[in-house]
Amino acid sequence: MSRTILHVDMDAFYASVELRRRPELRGQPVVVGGAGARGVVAAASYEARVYGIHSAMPSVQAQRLCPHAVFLDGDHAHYAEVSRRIMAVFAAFTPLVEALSLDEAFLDVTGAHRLHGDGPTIARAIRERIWEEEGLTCSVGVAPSKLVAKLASEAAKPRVGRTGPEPGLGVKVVERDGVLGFLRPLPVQALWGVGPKTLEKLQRLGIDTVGQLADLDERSVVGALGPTNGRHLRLLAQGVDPRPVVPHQPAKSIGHEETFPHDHHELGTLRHELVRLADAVAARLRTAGVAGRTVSIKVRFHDFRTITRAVTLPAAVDTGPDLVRAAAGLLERIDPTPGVRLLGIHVSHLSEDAARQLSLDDLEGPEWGSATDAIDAIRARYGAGAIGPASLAGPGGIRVKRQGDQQWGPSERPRP
DNA sequence: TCTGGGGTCCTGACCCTG
DNA sequence: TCTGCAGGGTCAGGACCC
Repeated sequence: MSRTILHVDMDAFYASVELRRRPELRGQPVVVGGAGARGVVAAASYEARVYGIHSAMPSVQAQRLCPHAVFLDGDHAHYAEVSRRIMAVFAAFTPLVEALSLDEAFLDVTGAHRLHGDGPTIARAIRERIWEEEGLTCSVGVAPSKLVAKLASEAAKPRVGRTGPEPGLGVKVVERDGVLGFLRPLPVQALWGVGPKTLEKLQRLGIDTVGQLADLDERSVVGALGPTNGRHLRLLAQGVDPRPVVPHQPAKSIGHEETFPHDHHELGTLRHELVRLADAVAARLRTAGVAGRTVSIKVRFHDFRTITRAVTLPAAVDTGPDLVRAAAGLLERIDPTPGVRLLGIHVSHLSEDAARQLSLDDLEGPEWGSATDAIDAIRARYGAGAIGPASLAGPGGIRVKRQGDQQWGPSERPRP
């Protein structure tokens, strides 16, 4: 039996949410993201896209392309709240909702036809409700698989023409017998999993379109891309994508990383930043009710060379001091003198039942377990900055990393 | 010219064990 | 005891996604 998959993608989500809050900016080029010298664009309104601005572009480049654009700091917490309401709209049509990010999701509506109508009917109903309840537009792809639904929603999106933004279809339907006709002419980089490097390898084989990849013999694809990726991409190109819509997938890793407004050259200052990041990661682990065994750090140097170092502990941990102990040992192996622009800490090998009971701190004594409970309770009541590691205390209070902080680069400008 | 932050998945090297 | 091999775990790096 054929499945009906919807891919719903909000149009210029962050920028559209800001325009709804500030209607006086409608019609103007609006860019949301990190405004600092090391910031990037998170979203651009269609008016800004006319100037060639797109997401992930360095903010300074965007400013050069369109000096009169309105640049806004992102408000991640607010976007998350709007996203929660939008996901609730999806859930009213089917329990099978797989959120990919704040602004897009797959819905399997195969079992919802009797109650809500066929795929295109549900797609139109969802667009209508999101417009009525949130004042936001989205584009929807309807197809028998995730890949084709995603590509169809892309085809339904508004476009930027010579004269300015042009509305899109809103809903694009690809029936089962139309899948190959839809896929084959598309550029091969349209496939999920084909980025710049894979594109280069495929182009060396003379492959430019999805159809050419579908027709290529398996040996050549596997030779160029390896057995796993090669076979997977060739099957996608042939329209074979049985991946199910999976709601509520548990996280496999939790981490924080931060680009500094100016490079750090000393281990001492990096250790200080590490405490702050570890404290934030530990709080998120406890909120999620998980602990992790593998702690890794990520260091990006001045020249953008990036290294990772990891250690796997005998027991899972979820407290700041435990994470700092493990990560500080890794940090000692780094020579920061060339200049470090980014530091990150990540925890993986997560497990639920290991949380708290096996914490190293608990092995040394029970005090830390109750102390972290107290810290979490104080933060829940008075805010993230109310309490934190003593080493983070300064004249302006305790500098902690909060969940929902602006995350598109430092807003501060680098020191001259 | 300048390249964020949240992730997932894959590959290859290396080590250990049976 | 030595060697080869397979399999699993760990670590580091790379590619990709939004």
